[in-house]
Amino acid sequence: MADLDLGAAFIPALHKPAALLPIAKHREALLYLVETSPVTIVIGQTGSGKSTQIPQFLEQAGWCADGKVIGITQPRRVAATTVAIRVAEEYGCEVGQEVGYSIRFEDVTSERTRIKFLTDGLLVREALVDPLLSRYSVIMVDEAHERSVSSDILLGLLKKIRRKRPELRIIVSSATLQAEGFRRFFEETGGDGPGPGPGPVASIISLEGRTHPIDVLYLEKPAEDYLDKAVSTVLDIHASEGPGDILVFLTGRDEIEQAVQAVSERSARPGAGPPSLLPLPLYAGLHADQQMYVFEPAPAGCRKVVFATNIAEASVTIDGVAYVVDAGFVKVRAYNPQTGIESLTTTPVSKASAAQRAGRAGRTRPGKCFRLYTEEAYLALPDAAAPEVQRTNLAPVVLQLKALGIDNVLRFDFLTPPPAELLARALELLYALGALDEYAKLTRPLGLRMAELAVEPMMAKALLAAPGFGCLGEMLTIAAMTSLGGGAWVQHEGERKRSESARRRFAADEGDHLTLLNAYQAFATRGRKEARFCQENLLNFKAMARAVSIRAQLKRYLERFGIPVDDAETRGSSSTATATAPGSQSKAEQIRRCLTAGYFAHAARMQPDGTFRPVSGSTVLHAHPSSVLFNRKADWVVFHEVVETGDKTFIRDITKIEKSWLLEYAPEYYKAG
DNA sequence: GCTTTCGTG
Repeated sequence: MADLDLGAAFIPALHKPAALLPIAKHREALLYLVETSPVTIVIGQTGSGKSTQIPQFLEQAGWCADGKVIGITQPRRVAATTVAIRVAEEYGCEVGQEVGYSIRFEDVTSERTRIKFLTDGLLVREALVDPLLSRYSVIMVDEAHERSVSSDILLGLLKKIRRKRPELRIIVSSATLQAEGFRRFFEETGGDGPGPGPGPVASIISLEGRTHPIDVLYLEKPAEDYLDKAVSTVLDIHASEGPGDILVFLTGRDEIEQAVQAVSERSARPGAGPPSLLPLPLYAGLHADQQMYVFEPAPAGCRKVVFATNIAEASVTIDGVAYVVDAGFVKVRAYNPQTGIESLTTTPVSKASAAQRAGRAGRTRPGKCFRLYTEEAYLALPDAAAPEVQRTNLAPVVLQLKALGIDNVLRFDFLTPPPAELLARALELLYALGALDEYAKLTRPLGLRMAELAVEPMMAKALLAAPGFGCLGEMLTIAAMTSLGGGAWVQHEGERKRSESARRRFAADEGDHLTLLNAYQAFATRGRKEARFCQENLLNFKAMARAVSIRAQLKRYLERFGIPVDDAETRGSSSTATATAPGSQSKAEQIRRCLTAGYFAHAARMQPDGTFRPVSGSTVLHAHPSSVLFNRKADWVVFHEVVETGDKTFIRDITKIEKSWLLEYAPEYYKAG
């Protein structure tokens, strides 16, 4: 297999992209368009300088007169900060002065800030306080083609705001394939009546960026096993192509570890000195110091090959890559509105993703992209993936829209409307939680407060119910820890046993939520200053530090609602929650009751065979192996999350409850059963 | 017997 000749296996693409030019050339045309048309859709490659240059052009052209601000949204926190730092440098000021950024936990802006970078989710939140976003003269939504829920919502809001603020200028930055869709969206009259004035509303401008040419090559025949093919292609490139690192796109951690293993075995030549091919893994779950290797240049005489998930598609950029190998698959999360179960399945990539992946080869020099599928298969791929808003649990979205004063969410001007069933299910849950009344209006104060808390609705409900159960301090911690999404513990490959026993040190009989509470309390009292504490207990220091910030933020919210948080009671008593500590039963029970009040819709009962069944329906649910209740006996439980992967459906973050509590805290929801 | 990736004063 390793002897496959590259030239014979791959054939060149029929069409090549044109060579591209720098952005400054387009300055006048861009400013003219922004001046004359309310919405400008900007097409530009990554690296065209659109995110850094356009805000400066606008500022120089006077768009910040009268103290107005230019806002540029980014889908990711790192992007918001790094671009702001770059622009501040070019502008010649310190970050936080004329140029600043704002992301959760970090507001680096001041009175003087005129160019402000922020995450799109944060700008949606600003609209809660300032519905017309009146401090902004121009809002640029960068990377809108990624179609995140918050950028979609933002575009819907901006279209609405424009009717009341015709002077507002909107810039949408998009990849080529999606630009026309954005233009049409802003041209169409929405659900709220006609737009102002005649003439075109939205215009498209293409800003050619500076990138190097990339040769795209396809397989002649489909590969039987793409993982195998990826490894052999890497070895072939190494043997027959010129210098430059290799980036391989696979779907997940398992595949990546296998590929790394295979390359290091197959490239090692006994007695021939150190191998000249250095395989490295890259995925989000990898801890920070291991991710760093990817950015270091390979040692002299050595070629780096990075096996990555789609984290390397847009979030992380590795310089020096000349060859991309694209297996053509990605794992996609989807939400089933009938069952309320999320799934995580391997799916072919879209043309847009494939283009983005190929583009990673030409950042610093001409490159090649080897697609491990045929050109025919490529042509059959969808143009773009289904937008997130069509395949996610919409309860948080609906709650936020309601809080923004959009009562009729069915008529909200979505870029692409979500399926009606998704909206219906979200409305049902929010009603059951008491966030909406029987007319689907936001309740006050409960619903409004739930919308303002930065946790999902079931957890928000539990938090707001916590004072009544006498466990607010503990619930704040549990909310913060579950927000980490399992990231509290580090997962060393090949060290599963050790990480299991580390987790067991904090284990509570009642389940995972109390286990998380124990881990946090131990960290807060002993681990915060000691790096060794985290190492010994295999806790992820960065994630734990994040939990501390999230907890502090949630606490500030509650205090703003006039709900006092007494931390003295919980601080320093790391074992209050475990069942083994004397006199602790009642605290643990308060917490379990409180969780039931929020998570009653996620209740299940263990069967004699050790699997679980939900209250209604017959789905077989398995405790996730990371749960302390894995392989342990239980009766009724509530859980935080349910995800179907492969052929099994797992529940995660599980806590034992009593059946009678379901009737006590959700009588309407459970009146029949 | 195990998670693609983002994100909320």
